[in-house]
Amino acid sequence: MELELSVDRSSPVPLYFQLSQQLEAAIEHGALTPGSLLGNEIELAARLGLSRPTVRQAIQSLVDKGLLVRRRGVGTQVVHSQVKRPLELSSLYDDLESAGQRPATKVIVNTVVPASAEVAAALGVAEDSDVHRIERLRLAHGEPMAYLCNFLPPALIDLDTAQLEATGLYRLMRAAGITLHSARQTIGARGATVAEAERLAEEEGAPLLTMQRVTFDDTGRAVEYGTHTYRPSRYSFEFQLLVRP
Amino acid sequence: MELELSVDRSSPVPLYFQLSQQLEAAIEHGALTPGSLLGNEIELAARLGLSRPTVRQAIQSLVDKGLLVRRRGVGTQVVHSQVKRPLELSSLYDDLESAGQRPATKVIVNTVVPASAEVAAALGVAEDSDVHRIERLRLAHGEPMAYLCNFLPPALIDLDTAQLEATGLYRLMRAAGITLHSARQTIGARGATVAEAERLAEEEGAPLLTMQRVTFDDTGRAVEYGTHTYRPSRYSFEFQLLVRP
DNA sequence: TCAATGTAAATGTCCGGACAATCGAACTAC
DNA sequence: GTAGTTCGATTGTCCGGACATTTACATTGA
Repeated sequence: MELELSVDRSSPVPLYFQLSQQLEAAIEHGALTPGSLLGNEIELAARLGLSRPTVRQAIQSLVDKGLLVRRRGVGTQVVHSQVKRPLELSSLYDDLESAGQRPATKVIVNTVVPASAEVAAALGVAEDSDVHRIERLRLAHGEPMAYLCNFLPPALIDLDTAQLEATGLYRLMRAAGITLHSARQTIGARGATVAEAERLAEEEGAPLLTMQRVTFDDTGRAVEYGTHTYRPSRYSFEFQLLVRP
Repeated sequence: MELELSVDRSSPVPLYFQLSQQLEAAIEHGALTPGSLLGNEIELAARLGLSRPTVRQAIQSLVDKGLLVRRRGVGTQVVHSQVKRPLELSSLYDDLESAGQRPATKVIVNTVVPASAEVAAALGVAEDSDVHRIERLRLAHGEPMAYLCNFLPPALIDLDTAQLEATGLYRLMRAAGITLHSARQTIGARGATVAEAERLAEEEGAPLLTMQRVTFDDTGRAVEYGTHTYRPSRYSFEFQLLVRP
């Protein structure tokens, strides 16, 4: 079961990255079976004409992804699958699209308003200063699935209603050159108010899943504050966690 | 603003780890202010009498934690705070305890039952084979907060009722030498059934927050399957996410 | 038979160096 | 004045080697 590995030194893609991609692909389609040893690093480096640090860097990136486990004195093993995709800062739009649901978005509100105390605190701007306010209804298969209310600091990005209906907010922000770094989320539940019930085609008091999120870019600026409500019959949060060693 | 850094070569603690801990501490109590440059790696290595790879390893671990950001051609900056603790595979017990809530646990059921189809699929064992079943009521300030129903494969750990009431399940598993690796979680919401309402002192149909989780050790074995229900007025999921670059 | 010891194998840590790629700012040319 | 260019600074990638630490397994001893 000799694994076919090779690197292209003329490629601009880093060698360790080439190797980690090939290993990940081999794990993905079963060429490397769960539980099997990867072979020692020194011999692997020699076989590929690479140095050991480079091979280690490739392996380490897969360990960080949870695909491999290192055991000193034993070797590096392929994790017994189950790991699919660790939790990432995901957009509902992308999630639905990759699930093949062909999401639709209806922009209800797209305007500029003075920041309330709550919004000002979340975004770190002065109270009553101007912020963007967006309200969107997200549908899948023609059925309402979530109501998304977002606030953005001014002068960050141009928010075109047509673009908002064609794609997700995160994709627009990334396209505008904003480097998303981290987010603080709170997931809870509560009964629907009359207004919420009407927007989501539920009964008053029906259980709703709620999520609040503040997203920061890599300079630490808050770039988005969102309050979302989901119909629990149509959506739940699913994710994989890795234990940090 | 010369930062005081030093390493102890006689210590068994790895040098890169000593350095990363000192840097983290400096960030924590403000000796390194957000947005400030860390100083270039080469000079830092020279000042500490370390090699550049060692310094890079220390910095990288903090980048992975979201505390630092590297910019090629610019330098390494301290992230403008906001990052407190990224999401980890946490136990409700530990969460409550670190929040100073002095959690209490009442074990309702602690027995061995044949695995249902659902439990067997989650744990990867044969249907009708023996599995542990635990049901616990978790209270804070004397008020019910969550109802926890867990299943564990047999012969994995001895489940003493007294221990279960004194600490959390994860802590017991770690103490038993089980290396937790990853978990697959689903968070949703639904209306309380009559039985759930009674257990949690809520009304029938009241919104409940639900979480299902399968936890795996580093060999890929499923070591726990849990179905939890939370009172949304008493508990919500709060966590910080990092964008994987 | 069982426990202690020794040995080989593998990853963990660390070094010192080299060159490439990128960013920002100063500088130059128009 | 503005746009393009050069240049210094800094991180990114990669090398080859050295020794330490841990683990599993075989060997030895009681």
